[in-house]
Amino acid sequence: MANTEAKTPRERYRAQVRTEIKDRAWEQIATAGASALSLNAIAKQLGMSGPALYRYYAGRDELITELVRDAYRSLADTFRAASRSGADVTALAHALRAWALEDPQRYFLIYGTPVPGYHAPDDITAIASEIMATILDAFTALPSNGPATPFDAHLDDHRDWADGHPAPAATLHRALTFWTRLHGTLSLELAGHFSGMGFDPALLYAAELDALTGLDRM
Amino acid sequence: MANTEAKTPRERYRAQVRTEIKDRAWEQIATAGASALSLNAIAKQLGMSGPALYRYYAGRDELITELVRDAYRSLADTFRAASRSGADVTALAHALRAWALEDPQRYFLIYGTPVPGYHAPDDITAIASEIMATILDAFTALPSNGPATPFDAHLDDHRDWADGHPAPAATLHRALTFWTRLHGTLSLELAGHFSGMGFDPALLYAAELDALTGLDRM
DNA sequence: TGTACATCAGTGAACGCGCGTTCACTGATGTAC
DNA sequence: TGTACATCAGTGAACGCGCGTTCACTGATGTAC
Repeated sequence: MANTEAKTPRERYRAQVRTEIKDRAWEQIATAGASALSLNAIAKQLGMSGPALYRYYAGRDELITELVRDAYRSLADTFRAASRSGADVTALAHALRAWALEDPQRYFLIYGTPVPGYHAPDDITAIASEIMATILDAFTALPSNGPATPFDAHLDDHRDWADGHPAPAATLHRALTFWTRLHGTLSLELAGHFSGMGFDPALLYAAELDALTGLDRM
Repeated sequence: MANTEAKTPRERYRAQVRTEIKDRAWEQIATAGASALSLNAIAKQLGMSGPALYRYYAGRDELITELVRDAYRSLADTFRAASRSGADVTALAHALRAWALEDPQRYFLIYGTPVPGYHAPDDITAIASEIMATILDAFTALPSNGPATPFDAHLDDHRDWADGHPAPAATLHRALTFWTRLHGTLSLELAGHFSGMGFDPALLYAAELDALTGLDRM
């Protein structure tokens, strides 16, 4: 936690109300989705009038942006914590799924249906690349497997997003694949597309993870 | 096209207006997302009053359900057409991506953020399993690759969703993986998560497809 | 310690909006004889 | 072919609602001297 500077009581109060507002916002999102988020409804839950919220957020958009930022931040912190006990791909994968299941709508706020025209501010995309860096670190610690693919060569020409990470292109590829494959199973599970199919989503997820780490080749 | 029965002029007119309503609905969804869909706005675009739409749809929910149904139907038909020239996994994959890029919000209406509490009617889940069956057929035509995984055994115990398809569990697994992996890359691409990363999403998609067909093992 | 002033959280009224939906109706189109 | 009737598409007014947001204000809390 950076900046635990001495704070005036007013500052502490403001900070507390801001987080209370966000807590209620998350509750609303969890039960009705992000598009149903309403400032007035939040105010009512907090026992105050609607306009009072404007002391804390400039408007609905600013609140939502802050929620998106917090979601990214939360995932980045989860990854950081998971990789503290050794940069382990498996640990990251399990942390990701646990984090997603904890609050599916929070996951979808980041990775779900985009709102056409919306563009996240720069500081949020910075957190996104922090997340990617953690994945890259984990794969760097894992011995490479499999032959080089044609896509690896292409990636070598477009590795700016790796932000100076020294990993070889094959590792960038594996990190990308980690992301896309786990997101694939996870998002379908969270959206309920597996419900009624009978199998255990956790095992499918584990199978994909095994393929990624080279335990199984599929 | 089933049911091209002789229709009265009135029936033809009704059918035409119904599709015009849906066309406008899709336009709205494409530009502002499904949550912004408004009956009154559609009516205005068609040059008629809001209440007039109630001659054609019982309400907003019924219209949305029909749009979801049409989206599934469209994807199922696309798959069917793609597999007519031989049940080919690669052809299916390319058809899927083309279909998704054609209208990303249509893709997300099916595979995007779920609305908590919403449950699709049975006839829609029937189309979903029709889609799955096409994928299963394609993999049945493809020689199996790789050793059996622990998940295969689990799948053998939960194969009801395959709806009597005779494919071995390993094939069910590959079909599932086709779905989850392609959805993984595709949905991240469509949501814009790759934009600014530099690489070509089509090549990443192709690389995942190669891994699925056994061309590359990664 | 006490007084004067500034800061700021929160209220209540109001604005304008668009939403989904109902209802009683008009007027055109199709049907029966 | 013409008339009488039924069907049904579409209108306009209205209801009730909740939304985001602004504004002028009250009253409590903190600050300066």
